[in-house]
Amino acid sequence: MKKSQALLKAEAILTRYLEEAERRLTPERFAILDKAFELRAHFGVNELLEAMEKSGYHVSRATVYNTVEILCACGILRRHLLETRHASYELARENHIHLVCSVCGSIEEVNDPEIEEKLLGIGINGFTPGYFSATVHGLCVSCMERSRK
Amino acid sequence: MKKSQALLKAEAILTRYLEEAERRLTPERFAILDKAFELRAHFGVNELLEAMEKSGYHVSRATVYNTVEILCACGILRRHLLETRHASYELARENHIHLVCSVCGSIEEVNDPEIEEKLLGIGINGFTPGYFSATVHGLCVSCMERSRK
DNA sequence: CTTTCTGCAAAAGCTTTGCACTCAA
DNA sequence: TTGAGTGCAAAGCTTTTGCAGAAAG
Repeated sequence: MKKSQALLKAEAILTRYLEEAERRLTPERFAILDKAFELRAHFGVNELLEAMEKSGYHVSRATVYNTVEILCACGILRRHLLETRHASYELARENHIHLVCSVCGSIEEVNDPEIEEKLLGIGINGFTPGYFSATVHGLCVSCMERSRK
Repeated sequence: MKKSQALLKAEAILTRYLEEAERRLTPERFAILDKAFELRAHFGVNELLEAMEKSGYHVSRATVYNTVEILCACGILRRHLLETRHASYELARENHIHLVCSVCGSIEEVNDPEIEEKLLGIGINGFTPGYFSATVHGLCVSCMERSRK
């Protein structure tokens, strides 16, 4: 599979980040980055690990946690806490709002440039915004209809 | 300690919710509600449990989880996932935005009526908004200064 | 009385940690 | 050569679950 422009760019970012921080460029770190680009939206550490395993590249759970942390630190991934039990990650391509149904737990994504801009403009008390994670809790259509009965 | 107006109102809401859902009005549920009002902002299940214990009212962990769920369902509490390891709860008095420092993990709260209004107005695909949980990740002043060195 | 709720303890899951070995620099 | 990184397994925490006994309705 040919590498996308975006992936090549991310690899460059990771390389520079590691070099500047004087940390090592291990094959595992790049393999995990590649796999994250395949999975694309909303994956957990477990899914990432399973996907690696499935494609025949074995890495330890600890390494995945370690790497995912690094990928967040250099802005390639973003961590969202949408569910109680585990963190989920996604590529930092765009900012969007998550709509989570309180009943069935389904997750939708919505874009709203205006809200996005305002959230990232927040600078109270000298705080420097990086990215946001906005979740609106409520009822999805099907659960709303079901509750009407 | 005299009960505040807000607490009395919350007790009424809980009472009505339980009656309508045909669930039981147990002393534990009201004791936990009272304690949640004492703690006020950002507490976890563990803190709630410890606070109960400290004031001599023993309840099991399972009951706290159960009750906190109910309090969220009837809109008295809101659950926020701000940290990896545990959920935190707060009274649903107002909507605000959390500013979380990616380095030290400190949490600030900010109010912005405009963003709030927009988030609660989201109605894509028939989704019915209840409340939002918006977190801006970035650097707090002290961590920003420290990183400049 | 019946059925839900509580308490207790065990189980389940995600995340972190410690240590020996490996390997990037 | 050497210290950071990996793998593995155990430990740590929060959350969930199962079941017997308590108690609300």
